[in-house]
Amino acid sequence: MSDVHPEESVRVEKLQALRAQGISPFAHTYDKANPLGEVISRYQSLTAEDVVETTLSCAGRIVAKRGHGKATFGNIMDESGTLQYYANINILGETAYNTLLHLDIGDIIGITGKPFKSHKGELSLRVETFTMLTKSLHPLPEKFHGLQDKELRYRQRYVDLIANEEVRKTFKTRSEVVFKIREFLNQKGFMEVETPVLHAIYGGAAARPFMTHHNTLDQTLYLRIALELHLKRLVVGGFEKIFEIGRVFRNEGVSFKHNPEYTLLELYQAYADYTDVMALTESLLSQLVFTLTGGYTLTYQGVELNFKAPFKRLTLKDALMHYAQVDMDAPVEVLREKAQNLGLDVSHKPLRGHVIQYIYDKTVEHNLIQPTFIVDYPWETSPLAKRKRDDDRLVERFELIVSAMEIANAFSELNDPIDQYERFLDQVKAREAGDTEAHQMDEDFVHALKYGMPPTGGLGIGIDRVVMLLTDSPSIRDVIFFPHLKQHDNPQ
RNA sequence: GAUCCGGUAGCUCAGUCGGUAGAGCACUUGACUUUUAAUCAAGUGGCCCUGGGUUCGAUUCCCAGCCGGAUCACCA
Repeated sequence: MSDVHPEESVRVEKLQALRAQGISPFAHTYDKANPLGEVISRYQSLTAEDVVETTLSCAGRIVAKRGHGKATFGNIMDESGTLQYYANINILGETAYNTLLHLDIGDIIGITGKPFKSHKGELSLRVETFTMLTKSLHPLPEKFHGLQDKELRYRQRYVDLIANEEVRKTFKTRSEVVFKIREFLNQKGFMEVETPVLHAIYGGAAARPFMTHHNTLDQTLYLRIALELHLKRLVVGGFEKIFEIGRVFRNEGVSFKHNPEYTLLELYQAYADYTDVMALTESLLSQLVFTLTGGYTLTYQGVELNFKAPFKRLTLKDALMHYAQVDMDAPVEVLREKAQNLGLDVSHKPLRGHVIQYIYDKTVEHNLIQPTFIVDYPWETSPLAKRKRDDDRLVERFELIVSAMEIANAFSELNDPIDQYERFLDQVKAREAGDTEAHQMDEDFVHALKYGMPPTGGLGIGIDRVVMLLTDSPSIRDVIFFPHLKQHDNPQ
């Protein structure tokens, strides 16, 4: 510990000085009776003449200090707010006042005192007693600019949270979003369930998994990439309305809208199809936006988005025609040629459905800003979805796109075990042909379907992206407390 | 994986056409009894991301690397 920062050693000396005075720099507990937010709302309307007789007991972190000789101002911050305190040598006496003067920004203290309005009109707490609760040994970022460095903000989120109020707000909103979704689904009669994170066979999405290993069983396990296959087993088991909000893990690239682990909501409703699920999705999201903003619109990155139901609906076929002038029903050679003309390399896309999906991804998605349901996908890219009732080249599936991001994905669930088995076989073939994201054969899932799964509608919603929209966050890293970053590899 | 941008004090940032560095905040000391990005004065604080090269001399120029960001690719 010889290379301690000078400011740290100053603070360690102060800490020792406190101990020498018989003051513990790390108290065990404190009777924090009055959250600062409550104090502020209760006493904000005081006038300079008002005298309050109630003594309050508050606690928080010192975030600013303004000394004026024998009187001093500062601010303490707790989870609910920031309040000014005022200390005067006549009230505290010389010893205590001097101790208070030597506190550092970052220290956590308890204060008792009465609220009053300062001459400049700011609600303040007149310090009668104060208690050292936690000594802070490392200086906080500068008060005016906060912490700007993105890498530091993500790696040391604790500092980011102290320094930047809007970050605290973002994560409060995140918590509220999850709470409201649960509330909405509970009210609709959905039961929350938990399924395994460690999978012997992974599936439910097209993605590469993280692998791990069970030592005593000497077994390869995968971190789940989706919740789907276990939840549908539960529908087979008789649960008719279930959901899970859980972390999934995908071993893929990292970007402003991709984090290797993210939070997925999946729900399944028996005796429903994808049109029912679409209505549910619409009402869930529009109500969520209304609850959190008081209206149906929100501004995301400077663009106003309207979540008033009904959202726009567009078949994949119409979308392709409109945005790429491609007729989805054309022969596959024509589609390949069209793709080539659009500058797209589809040589590695084996089936017509893959070609169609690829053209869609490259030409349509980035144009969809307002909430839009894209409906009816080719069967080849949707191995778990049920074929469309009047066109077996398609499946009953929709995605919800907002601000060019996929927010939701849903379908009428495939419950024909024979068709499901064949689709898995196709996936296995694709995997053998080099598609690293194709599904594994899941015999037990097929076996489950053989007992009979009622007609079922299923939905997946990327919670992180919903939170991005609701908090106007440009990157998924801004809505995940500790986003994945590469490790620094020189341990010095 | 590709391209571009960035990495200088705890934080926010200047700067050095190549001669080992500055400001503001924070911290220390002093002044100041109603301030609020408090003020004034004097200080402390730097492997200028890492490694090589060029050079008498590199934080600066060149090359490679590491980390981050953006865009693209990938991710239905």
